[in-house]
Amino acid sequence: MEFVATGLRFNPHKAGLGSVNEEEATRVIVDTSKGTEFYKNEERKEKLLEKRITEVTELAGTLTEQDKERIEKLVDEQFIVSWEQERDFSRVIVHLDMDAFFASVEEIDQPSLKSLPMAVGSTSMLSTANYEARKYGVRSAMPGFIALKLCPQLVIVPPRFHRYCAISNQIASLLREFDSHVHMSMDEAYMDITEYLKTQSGTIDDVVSKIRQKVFENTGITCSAGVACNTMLAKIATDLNKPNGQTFVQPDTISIRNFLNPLSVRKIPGVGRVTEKLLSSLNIISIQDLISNRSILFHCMKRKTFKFLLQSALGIAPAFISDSESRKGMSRERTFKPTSSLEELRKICESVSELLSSDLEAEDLCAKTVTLKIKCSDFSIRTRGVTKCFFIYRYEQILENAWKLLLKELPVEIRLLGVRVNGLVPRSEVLTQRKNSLENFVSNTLKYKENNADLMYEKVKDFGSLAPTAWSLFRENRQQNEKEPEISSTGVCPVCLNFRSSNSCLLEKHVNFCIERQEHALKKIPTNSGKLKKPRI
DNA sequence: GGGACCTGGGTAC
DNA sequence: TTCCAGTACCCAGGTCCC
Repeated sequence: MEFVATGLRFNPHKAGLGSVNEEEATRVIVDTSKGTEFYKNEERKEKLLEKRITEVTELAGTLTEQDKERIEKLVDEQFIVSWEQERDFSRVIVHLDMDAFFASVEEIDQPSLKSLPMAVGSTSMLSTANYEARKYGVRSAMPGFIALKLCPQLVIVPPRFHRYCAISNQIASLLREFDSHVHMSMDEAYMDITEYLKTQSGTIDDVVSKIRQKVFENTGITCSAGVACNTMLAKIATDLNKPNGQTFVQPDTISIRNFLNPLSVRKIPGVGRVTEKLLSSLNIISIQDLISNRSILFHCMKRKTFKFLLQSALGIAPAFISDSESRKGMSRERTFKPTSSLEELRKICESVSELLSSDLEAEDLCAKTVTLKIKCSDFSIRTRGVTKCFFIYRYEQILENAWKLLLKELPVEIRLLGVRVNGLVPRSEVLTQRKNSLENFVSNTLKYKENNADLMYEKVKDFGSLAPTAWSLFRENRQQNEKEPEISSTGVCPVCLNFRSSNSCLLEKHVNFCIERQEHALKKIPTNSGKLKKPRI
C-alpha cells in the first residue's frame, strides 16, 4: 500500500482487534477519507512528524560507541541506582477496567444487541464497540461512517450517559468495600487493597476474582483486572488479559522486568502513536529496547521525557494516585457545521460560556485564565488565552473574555469552538477574602475616586454577591468621612486581591491600573439586572 | 537566569 | 442521507519581565 499518514492508519492497540486485517482496515479508512480536509490535515501533521524524526535520528547519529558506553554508565550510576532504591513493592494496587463499558450497558438493557456487531455513538464518532464489532475493525474513537464501511451491518446506538453514570456509581460503591478511597472514573477504577488483604485468608488472585465476581453479580458487567505494586504496572497488566480476565505481576524487580521487557513501548500509558513512531525511528520497538538504548534516550530526549520513558520501562511509578490531587481546569467545546458568521459564532460562544459558568458554579470555583480554542474548517487548531488580574466566574465575564479572543482571530471559518478556564480556586475562599477586604476597600483605597458614583458602581459590581454590601459600605463611609481621603497602610488591592504593599503610592498606582483594566473588561458586560440596582446618590 | 505566561501538540478515555 | 467528539492533563518551546 502507498504511504499512509500515521493518524490515518488502522490502530490495532485495543483488546479484541487482534484478528483484524490491518492493511485492509487502513485501506478502507484511507479510501473513505481521501481528499477531505481531515485527510489533508493528517498529511500536514505527518510532515511535521517526519521533520521531528529527521532531527532526532540525526542527533542519535552523532553518538559514537564510546559516547554510548560513557552515557550508559552515567545513567546507571546517576539515575537507575537511586530509582531502584526508592522502589516501593509494599502496596497491592488493582486496576479494574469494565469491558466495552457503554456497549455492555446497552446489551444488558437490550439483550438482543448481544449477538450483533454494535457500537455506541453516532455516524460522526463512536465511543465504544462491542467485541463482535471489533472483529471487523470497529473501535472506539472511530467515526461511525467509517465503521459502517468496515462493517455495514453495524448497529449504532446513541449514548445514554446518565445510565452509564448510574451504573458507574453503583460499581464505585461496591468497590468501596475493598478500598474506601477507590478512584473511579466512568469505566475504570484504581484500588489499593493492601489493607483489605490483611483481613482476608485467600490469595491476591482470589480476592481480585471476588471483586470482579461481585461487580458482575450486581451489574451484569464483566471487567478485567491488573494487579501490581503500582498503578502503571496494574494498568498495563489489565490490558494483557481482556476481556473478563486478570493478570498479577509479582512485586519484585526480576518479575517486573520479565513481564515488561517483551511488550511494545505502546503498552506504556502515555506512549501514543506519535511517540511510538518517533521511538521506532531510533530502533526502539519493545520495552527492552528502551532499556538497552538508554544512552540514545538520554541524548535525544528532554529530561522529563527521558525520565518518564526509562522509569516506565523499569516499571517504576508512583504507587498510587494522591487523594489531594485537585482539578486544574475545566472546559466546554462544541463542534458544528463550519461557519464564519459572526452571529452564529456569538450564539455558540454564548452557549459554551453558559455551560462553563454553570460547571464552575456547580463546583463552587472561580478562575484566573480563560482560553479560547477554535478548530478551523481545515482542522487546524488555535488556542488563545488571557490571564486576568482577578478571579472570574460569571457567565458574562467568561463570554466577553472568550469573545474578545475570538474577534482577534476573525475572519476565519470555524468548525469547533471551545472555552477553557484554568487557575481554579474555590469561590468561597475568594469571597471570604473579598469580604475581609471590604472594609479597606471602602474606607481607604477607593477614596480618591469617591465623587464618581458611576465609576464606583462599576467598581463595586465586581464584588458579585457582595456588591450590595460593598455599595452600602461605600455610601456609609462616604457620608461619615468626606474630608480625608488617604490610602491605608494595610494595603491589599481590593480589585485583584493579589497585590499587597505598605507603600501607599505604589498601592494607589496599582489600584488605578487594576481599576482601568476592570473597567475596560466590564465595558460591554450588561448589568446584573434585578440583583443590583444602580443606587442614586 | 528564572518564573510566569502563551501556544501548540500528544495522550487517555 | 450521514462525512473525524469532548474533557482533561502534561510537556516543550518561545516570549516577556524582573
